[in-house]
Amino acid sequence: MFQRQNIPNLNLLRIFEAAGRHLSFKAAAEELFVTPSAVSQQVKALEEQLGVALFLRKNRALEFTAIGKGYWLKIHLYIEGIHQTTSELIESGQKELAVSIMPPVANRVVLPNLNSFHQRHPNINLRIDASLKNLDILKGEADVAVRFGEAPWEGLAHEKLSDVSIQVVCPPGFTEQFQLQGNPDNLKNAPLIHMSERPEVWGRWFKDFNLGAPLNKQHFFDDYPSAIQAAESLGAAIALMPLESKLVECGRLEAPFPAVGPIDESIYAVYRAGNAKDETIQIFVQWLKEELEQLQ
Amino acid sequence: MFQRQNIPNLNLLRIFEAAGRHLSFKAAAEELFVTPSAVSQQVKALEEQLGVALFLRKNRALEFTAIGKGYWLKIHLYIEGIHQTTSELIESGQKELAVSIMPPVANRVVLPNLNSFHQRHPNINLRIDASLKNLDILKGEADVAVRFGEAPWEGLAHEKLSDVSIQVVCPPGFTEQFQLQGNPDNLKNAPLIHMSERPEVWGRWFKDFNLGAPLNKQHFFDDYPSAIQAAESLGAAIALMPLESKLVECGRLEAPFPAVGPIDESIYAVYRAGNAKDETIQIFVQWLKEELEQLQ
DNA sequence: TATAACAATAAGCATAGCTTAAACCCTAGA
DNA sequence: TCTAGGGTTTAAGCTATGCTTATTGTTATA
Repeated sequence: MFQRQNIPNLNLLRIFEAAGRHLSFKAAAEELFVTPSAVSQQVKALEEQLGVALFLRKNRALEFTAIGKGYWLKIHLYIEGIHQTTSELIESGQKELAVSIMPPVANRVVLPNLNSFHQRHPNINLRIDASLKNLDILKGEADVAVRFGEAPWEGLAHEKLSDVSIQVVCPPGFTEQFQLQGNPDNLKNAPLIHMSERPEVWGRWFKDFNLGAPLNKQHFFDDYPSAIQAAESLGAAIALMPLESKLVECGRLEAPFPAVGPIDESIYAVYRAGNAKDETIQIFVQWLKEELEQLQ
Repeated sequence: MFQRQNIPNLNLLRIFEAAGRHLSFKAAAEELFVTPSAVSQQVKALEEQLGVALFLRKNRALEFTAIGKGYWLKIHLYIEGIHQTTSELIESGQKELAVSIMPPVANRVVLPNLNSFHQRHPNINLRIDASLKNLDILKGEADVAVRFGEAPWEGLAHEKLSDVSIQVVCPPGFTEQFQLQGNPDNLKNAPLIHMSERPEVWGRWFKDFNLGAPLNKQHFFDDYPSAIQAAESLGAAIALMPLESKLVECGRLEAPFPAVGPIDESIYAVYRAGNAKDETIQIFVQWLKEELEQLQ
């Protein structure tokens, strides 16, 4: 990798630029909120670093040397560019928000609507982690996390985004094929989709309805999103509602029975308690909440 | 005049640029000849000044945030520009030489040949003062002066550029009109041009030739260049040779009598004794000397 | 001739920016 | 699973950069 040489102290250049713009050490000093003496010394230091005289000190007026003028013209452009760029950065109020979102919410709520969020809040740059990694909010690995569970969380502030119900979903046509409507018992004959992560869900559901053990073919998936996707073709699965309501509405899934719930666990946004009043976080959390409410 | 705001400490930007280029604090530290710790602290300070995270510190690798990448791309351009510009300035070895040249030499020797000097020495920028102001070399008001007089000068090094003779010059046709050839005495009848600056010259000349006082019309000019110019049409003047030899050669002046000299005063280059080995000064002085020799 | 404006210089102080040393954190390799 | 090692962070403290104040010098302007 190449190394830079010949870069003078950039703060000296900043002073040189101001001095050249005003053609006055005094005026430059005022702009920079220092004394003329400081400007004089720093310009002199720059001239020594470069080995070249940049200004002619006339009694009342400051003049460029030929070399000084040529150098200034270019340096001015670059300093101006830095100024511009930095002003834009600061004035645009660009914020970066690192969010950790559990996959079902990311897939159904956040990712499909990211575009409209960016349009409404162009100054907020989201960095989304939609994995199951449990990023440590307290350590700053993320600013906000969307979690499924029960409040409260140790050391974190939380806001409930949505209650959750569970509901059986199955591929289109299953309801009729297995005569499910009004007969939860018939689920025993249908192929069921299990999640390795949450092996207990079917068991709980069957127990809730006082049904016997399922008989038919069983499928196993590691994670919830895969399970739901499989429910579009392979068999019945347990869905978290309202997350999948769109899929039911548009007919890619059928829901033969009413939803059960709300269950004990809900969808929460959590963040460091100290960030509770952070405007950027509140904007994002409220937006999430609205998006979830639209699914109900 | 507008004031800049929002300019971060530019030395921090320099460190940020290096860190972003290497995507490693350690590598940046090596380039900048500081410790990784310093880089870490300075980047953190920049992020605080901007109120924005620029990097994601992953365990082994450094990554940009979205904002950091955008900001870096621009800042990089500007820093690169400053680097380039400064390298060019330093490597081109641009020198500036302030020279004070007495008007006759400036007009006859330096100014007509400046172009060829710049072509031969593109890295030397001459700043020429061709007035009669007696710039103070010791104070640094000029680096080199071309002076007419007798060596030595207090506290200054000197180098003789040319001996000087004096010679009567007159408008074309005067020689014949006033029968001057071989008859200096006839000058009494010709109009003479005097210099207020050096009123003694004609007197000295007449005395040298044991002539009586001049009779004819007398013209007075303040400075030598004006007197010589007037000698092209108004009357006879005393010229310093070889400065005006070109004008005689090309027929704009006539020289009815042989030159007298060399006189006690010569043309010297003087400069601070400490600068005696300054290459730039030597180049310029030798060039001057050669140009003057070509006139002989 | 006095005055005011601007720059240079000297001396000394405050702190930005660095170093050192140690801790931390993660990954790669045993 | 443990260990070694590479890279970053943090704390503490030192040094020299970059400043201030005060004074001097110079030259327009009144």
